[in-house]
Amino acid sequence: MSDQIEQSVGDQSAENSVDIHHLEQQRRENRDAVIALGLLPYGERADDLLTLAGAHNLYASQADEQYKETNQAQRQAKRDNPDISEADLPELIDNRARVRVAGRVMLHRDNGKLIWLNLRDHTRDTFQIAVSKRDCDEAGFKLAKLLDGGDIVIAEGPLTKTNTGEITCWADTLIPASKCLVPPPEKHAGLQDTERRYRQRYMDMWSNPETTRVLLLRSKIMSAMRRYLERNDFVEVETPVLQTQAGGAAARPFLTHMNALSLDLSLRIAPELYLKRLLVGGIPRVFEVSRNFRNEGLDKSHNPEFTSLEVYQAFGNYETMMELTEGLIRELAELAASELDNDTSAMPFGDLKIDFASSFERVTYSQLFEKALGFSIDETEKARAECEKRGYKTKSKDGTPIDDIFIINELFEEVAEGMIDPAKPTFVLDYPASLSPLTRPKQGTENDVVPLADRWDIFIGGMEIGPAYTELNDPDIQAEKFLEQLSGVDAEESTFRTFDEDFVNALKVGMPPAGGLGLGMDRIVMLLSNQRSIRDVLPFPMMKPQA
RNA sequence: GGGAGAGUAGCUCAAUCGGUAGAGCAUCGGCCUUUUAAGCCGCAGGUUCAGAGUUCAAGUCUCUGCUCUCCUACCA
Repeated sequence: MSDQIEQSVGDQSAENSVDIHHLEQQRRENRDAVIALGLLPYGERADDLLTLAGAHNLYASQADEQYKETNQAQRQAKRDNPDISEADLPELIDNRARVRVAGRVMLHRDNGKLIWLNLRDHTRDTFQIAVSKRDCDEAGFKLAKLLDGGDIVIAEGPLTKTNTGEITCWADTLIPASKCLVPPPEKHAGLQDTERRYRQRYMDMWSNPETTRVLLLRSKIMSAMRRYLERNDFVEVETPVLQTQAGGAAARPFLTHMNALSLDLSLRIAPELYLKRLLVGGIPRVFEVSRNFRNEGLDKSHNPEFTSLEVYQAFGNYETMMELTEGLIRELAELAASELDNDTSAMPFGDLKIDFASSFERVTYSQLFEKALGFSIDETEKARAECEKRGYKTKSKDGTPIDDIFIINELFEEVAEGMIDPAKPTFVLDYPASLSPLTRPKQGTENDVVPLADRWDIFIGGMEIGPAYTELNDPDIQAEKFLEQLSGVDAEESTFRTFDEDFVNALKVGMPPAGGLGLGMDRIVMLLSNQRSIRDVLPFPMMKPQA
């Protein structure tokens, strides 16, 4: 048995060595040569490293000039009198900042006895290192000769300016930190192949520093969001991702199975119903940064797993949520603007300049509908006729007419949403109640043709960023709404609509009146980082596996 | 689901009417102590996504498959 294993391993490695590309083979040889110098090609712990930007900022021209002058004077003295004693030499004053930095080799210019490296890290696209035969230790200089693009090195030395004025670390030591065995992308164009950029993000990130900048901005946005909520006394909680019923939204879930309990489970499509249970339990202000999973299509603004922020505030309502949301988004925009050197009143997003500085627009669903269609949402016959005229679906697959409210909403989504100025963040208020089963019905509209609910949606840059409600906390109405959702849908649809009995029980125990909010954080990051695709704000977007 | 486009050297890209697959960068060898995409000299590098077909001849035309991109559809 063990013989067989050895045999197969042996075969495999022989096979591999044949398959290794000559560019990788060359890099392996360079790595072996580094080992032969007595250096560790994969490095070890290094403390007190400066970032490249931090090192760059330490340059002090006065100290550099003083060093250059005194060094020049010393040389001149030696030229004037080659036999001059050390004691008689003019004093050499070197107060230049010394830096110790690490980075990936982006450019490598070998001038013979002087080698120039351009390093990159997450703080600077380029930082120059000079490795001279005279001034660097011997192993470091030999290492510099053996470097390949993409290698990671640690350099240490004083900061100086070159003749052409570039701040440079004039290395006296250089040690390896990691070998790059894979040939890097073209040094200027960077990695252009979109497929490889997403599949091998680790390559894209250092080849195209913009990718890293967006991901770092995302992190800062998420962090600022938490600070804002914590400042407002919200507490962060974590609720189940594995759920027996995927509730809180209507979407097709991903299914999985738990062996220990022989249980079919769904990955959550929203955390809503669990967060409200916490309100029942007595935590008055909660939020969760929730990775949600929806088994549906992919496009520029949809990834099967995405990040939402959900917030619930006891004794609030949907207006409370509007104030909270406007404050939050503006604060995040201010952060992004300062990072990217933009103006919050004109944040670039594609061709748009979005104004996050002014008060957000507010318009009701019915106002917007009437403005766009020329008649009221109560005129359902006109709506049906309009829908037919435009060729929208008015009947379901089995031929039965679609409910009035879906006709209205079809027109709203197709026509009225387009009326919203994408450059102005806009709250659309008071949605039809039957579209919002978890929302408290709007007082006084119960008997209207289209009863409304205390719900708004916010639109920015042509995208729906998220809804908020005055939460429905009457258990009887909630139970009714669940049943309403389950009736009149076909078998396929009903598989992803649920009646959560325990949630109704929680409401029976008593949930305080509350405002609730859900925001698509990926989309907010898109808006604030000027990325038109959700894939560009996710480190690892969903990709079909390669054949 | 539907439509359009793309896939060529390690990378970025060319290749006219179907007629010897090229360049730049990177690599390799040589020279070079202030370069900025360093420079100069020289070498090498290809299953043109995969498979089938048409043809004297296919990167190019046809078909099938794979992957990606864009548009569209679906999506509380």
